[in-house]
Amino acid sequence: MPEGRKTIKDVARTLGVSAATVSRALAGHSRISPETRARVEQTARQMGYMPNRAAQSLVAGRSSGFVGLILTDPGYGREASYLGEFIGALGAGFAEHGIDLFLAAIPEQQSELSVIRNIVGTRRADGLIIARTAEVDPRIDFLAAARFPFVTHGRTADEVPRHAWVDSDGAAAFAEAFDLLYALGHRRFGLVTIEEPMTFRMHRTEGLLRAITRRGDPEVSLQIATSPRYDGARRHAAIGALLSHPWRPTAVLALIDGLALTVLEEAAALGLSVPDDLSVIGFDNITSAALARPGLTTFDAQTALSARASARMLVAQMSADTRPALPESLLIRPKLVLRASHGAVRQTPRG
Amino acid sequence: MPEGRKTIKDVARTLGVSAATVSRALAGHSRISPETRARVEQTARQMGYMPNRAAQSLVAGRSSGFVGLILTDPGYGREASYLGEFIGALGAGFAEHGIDLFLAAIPEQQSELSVIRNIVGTRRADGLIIARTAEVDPRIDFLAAARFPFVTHGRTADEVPRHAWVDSDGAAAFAEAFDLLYALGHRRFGLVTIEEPMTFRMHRTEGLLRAITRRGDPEVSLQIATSPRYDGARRHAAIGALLSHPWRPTAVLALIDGLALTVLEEAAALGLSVPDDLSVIGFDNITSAALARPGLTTFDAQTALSARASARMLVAQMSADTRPALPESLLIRPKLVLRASHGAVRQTPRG
DNA sequence: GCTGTTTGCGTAAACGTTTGCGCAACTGGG
DNA sequence: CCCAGTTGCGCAAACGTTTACGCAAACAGC
Repeated sequence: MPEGRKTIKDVARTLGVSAATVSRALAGHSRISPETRARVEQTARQMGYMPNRAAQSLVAGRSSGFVGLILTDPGYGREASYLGEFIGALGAGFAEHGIDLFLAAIPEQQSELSVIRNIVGTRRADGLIIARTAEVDPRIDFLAAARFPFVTHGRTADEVPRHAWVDSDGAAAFAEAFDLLYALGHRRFGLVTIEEPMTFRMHRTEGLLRAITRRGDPEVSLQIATSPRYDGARRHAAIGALLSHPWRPTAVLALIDGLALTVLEEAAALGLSVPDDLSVIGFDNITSAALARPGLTTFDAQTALSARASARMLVAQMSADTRPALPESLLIRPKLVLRASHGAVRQTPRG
Repeated sequence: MPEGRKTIKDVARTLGVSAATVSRALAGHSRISPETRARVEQTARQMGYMPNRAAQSLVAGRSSGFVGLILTDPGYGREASYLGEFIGALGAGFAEHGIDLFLAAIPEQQSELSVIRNIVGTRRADGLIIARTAEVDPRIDFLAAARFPFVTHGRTADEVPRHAWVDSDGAAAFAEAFDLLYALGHRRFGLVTIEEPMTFRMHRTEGLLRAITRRGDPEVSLQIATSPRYDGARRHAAIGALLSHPWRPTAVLALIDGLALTVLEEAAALGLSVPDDLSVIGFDNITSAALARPGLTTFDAQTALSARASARMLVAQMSADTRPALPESLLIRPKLVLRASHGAVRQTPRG
């Protein structure tokens, strides 16, 4: 086995120069003659020299070349259709800067905070992306106190942000959906929401309520059905109850596409035609949304876009010598994806 | 800003011992008195000392503490419900050994092979997981030649394996599905498959055909419908054609759950009752499979299990001083998940 | 009370890279 | 011809660990 790992000294020896010269030539530093630089570059390439990352990190004192992704949810798998896209886009965003993204797995017996503390302590990462923040989040307190670069994906409940974050504007999306349906003549609305107190639930619900209030039309009414996220039977029951109510809505907003798809199924089971008898709008634009019949009108949260923004913001933080007074933040407007599950309210839907 | 990064020397100075002693004490090495060891451990913990990973890697000459995951598909996002689970379980598996998992993003202009070459060259990773292998795969050739530790998730077309792999036994699963349906009286079968030439298509189709052949019943017939993976309209058309055929099958196997769900929808549209008129079995056990009506009978590929196995195998390879003659491999039997979309064939289904 | 072994720890080298400093060789102005 | 400035490069230190080697003290055998 040749074990042919080339070091900078090998290159230097081959060329008859010092290691320092090779280093400077490859780094594009000044005070190196163009000829020497060219010779070094060619020889290095031809010898297959690649700098040892660990040595670079060590001398740099920082810059491991890695960025960590902290995933809160231990049950990654289930709702992960978004996760793959998010991770992929994040990785691509960092790759442009020569940075690798690693996943910080949280071992069984360890708290997330201790893992973060460890990453910061061992300098395993130069920065962190925190996915899915809680409304009040000790991880954020720790990282902010340690002055460690990080960006969260999701907001906290803080009024004035103490850290950089990216989030999707669920409130604006649900307001837009309401306005669209209102313009189509709908007055009786349903909202299918989840039981779990996630921050996106708060924002989307709030956005819908604000839009209703803003309209100020006393004709508008709203019924809310709350469904668990992962229990098929109870989900069907909750939605079925909403749709078989005598004053059933003519338009239903679902907090996430999974719920919207169940609305479609229940509607079919009850003999309601979508969109003639019922309009349905979801959120997330999951794969099945396009495949459903009728195609589900929904919002694209632009996961890839927000992932790239997170990457960009984190890189900016890491390379900045000084921290800006006000942390950067970005609210991304979800994009309405018009398909076939919404339409004008049927004339005189009385009875 | 305190910049309070503690090094091993800080601990040594505080204790009045040498750095070597601290290192040995923390490493659990021999030739250290129990009292000294205890004092070192306590002081280190209390000072918040954590070893610098880069320095450790450098002196070790190997062992960056990272393992890379190579994802072939640039369009991660779409079929990624499995991806999240896979990545999560991989990360957890490696975390047990103190190893971090990073995602090797493939930048636009770069080939996957060059990325791998770079990772091996810069010693950024101690090992690699290759997800989704092609039938003939240059990456595998390179890594095998470089004697770099790696495990693939999926097989190649090689008869005798030249590398370690983990895969799910799609052939056995589809044979099991056939036998189950045959026992329930089904004789006219349908297979909904994909257009793309993936290796799992080959294995599952082959398993079904072998099971049919093995049975040797001339009554058994099979119709195949081929559908694109991501085109809703064409997918519905292909499946609709299969189900409205005069000799339509009484039982349909779908290569993946997404297709199976479309079969359920088309069946409903055609007025066919599942499972009374039609049995449907899928593969993957995606989230929607449990939420569908009726619940979809399918196979759980046990992604988490195989991910953990991959991690275990890679760790074994990395820590082994010598490479075993025959690389390890593991074929995981998918687990049948019985729900409500299959049943006995209706008596005298003629007409 | 010699010699040989074990125990406990310190010294220093090494891992591969970057970079401040110094020095020789030019260059050019006077 | 002298001096100041510039250019091109080498020397050596430094980053934070681990570990081979050495050495003193304690211990054992006779």
